Amino acid sequence: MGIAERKEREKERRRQEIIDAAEKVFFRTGFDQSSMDQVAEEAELSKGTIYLYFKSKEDLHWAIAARGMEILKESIRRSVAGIRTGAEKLMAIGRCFIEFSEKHRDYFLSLLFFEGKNLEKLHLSKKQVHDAFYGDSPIMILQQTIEEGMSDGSIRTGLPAASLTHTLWAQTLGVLQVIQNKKEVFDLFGIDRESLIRSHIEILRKGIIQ
Amino acid sequence: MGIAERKEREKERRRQEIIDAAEKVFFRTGFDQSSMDQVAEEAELSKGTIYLYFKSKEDLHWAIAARGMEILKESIRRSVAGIRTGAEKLMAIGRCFIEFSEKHRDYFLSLLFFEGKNLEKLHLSKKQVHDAFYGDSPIMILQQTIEEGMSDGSIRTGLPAASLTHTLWAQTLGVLQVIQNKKEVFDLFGIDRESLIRSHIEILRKGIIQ
DNA sequence: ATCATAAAATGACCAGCGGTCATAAATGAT
DNA sequence: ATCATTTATGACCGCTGGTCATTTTATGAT
Repeated sequence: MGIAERKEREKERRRQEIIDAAEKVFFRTGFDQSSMDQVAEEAELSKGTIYLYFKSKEDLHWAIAARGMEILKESIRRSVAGIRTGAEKLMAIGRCFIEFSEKHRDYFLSLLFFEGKNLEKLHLSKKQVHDAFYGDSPIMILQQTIEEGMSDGSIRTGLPAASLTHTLWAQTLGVLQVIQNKKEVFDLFGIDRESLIRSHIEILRKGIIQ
Repeated sequence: MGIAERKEREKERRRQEIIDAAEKVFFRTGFDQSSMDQVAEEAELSKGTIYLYFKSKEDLHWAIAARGMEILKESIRRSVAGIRTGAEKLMAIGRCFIEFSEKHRDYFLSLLFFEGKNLEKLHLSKKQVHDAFYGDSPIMILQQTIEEGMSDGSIRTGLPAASLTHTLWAQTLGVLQVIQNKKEVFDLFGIDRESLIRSHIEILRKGIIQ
């Protein structure tokens, strides 16, 4: 019976169409300033229908962020392919992340949005949490890379790989977040995007690569 | 004429009373879940009056965060007093910041809240921006400390002091933000608060202290 | 083709929110 | 006592995220 399968596909397609519409609206107006009515209109569906596919506005936003994660992950995968040492891969991942924050600003902002939210207060399913953190997520690739670097002697040992991984991730996101949100006062301090990134990279190079 | 001064004092006191009330409400319920009506009730004033003293809910929240900044600043001031080298002062500031995030969680969360907001979209006065970033703010103390460490040879040179300052600040906030928001998945990775902080400190020690 | 059942979609509706403003009360100068 | 100015009020507004009784559409058995 192919009907069940077709219906399943159509359901998934509709889901994607709603995400498409939400992306247009959220990216155009900003998440906070966008309304579910706008999303419904863009999707040419009623608001009630949107809520058949997503249980809240935040849930829909998460779906967009998940797309961003996927893009970032693929980008990282490509960037480390063919590189030898863990340390070099690490640097490639860093550059990748930074590039992502420029080339896919809208998705990056979606990721940042959830970075500032307490996981416990987000009502996520097991699957959502798993996909974002555990499965082959960007952060797991980073951890594998770090373990690789510790094995091949290119990355300092002595700190647990998992701790180092999440610390690096957090530091990098912190820097990118400041670049995103505090641009306005950069002139006051005579700093800019590039100098912050260079400082960050230099600290990490000396701090964890041996 | 002492009446104008008395009125000025009373106005300022009322302002502080409103912030007191808002703190109680926001800290109890969380900023997003709190309403201006609740604040008004707690302050035993009408909502309209609140809006005579603060131009928006966010403006009121900022006033709370500013108190947090003040506490952090004083704490930093005390912690660096009597310490010799820039590098040692730097470490003291780091510990201070981390302690602040524990001992004054509510204020710390207020700071984090604005860390995730784009400055340009916040409608802040010149004074608010100046006080938060320029005056003798925590970040300026950090910069002075770094310059001191560069002079006395305890901190690596080669990177502009201002860039290094803001990078350090951003990295540290990033780590504390992850600790705050991602606790829920720490078990999944076998990490915890302390191991992340240790990694962070170790990276910085090797990365910038010489 | 007809019809009963189930699945999908609708949009009027709701409570709560941040924010406003015409009005009223309190205060101080005359 | 009178009046002008400052301070305070709370009813009111528009908009939002979210719900749900109702309708429309698709399906499979007859």
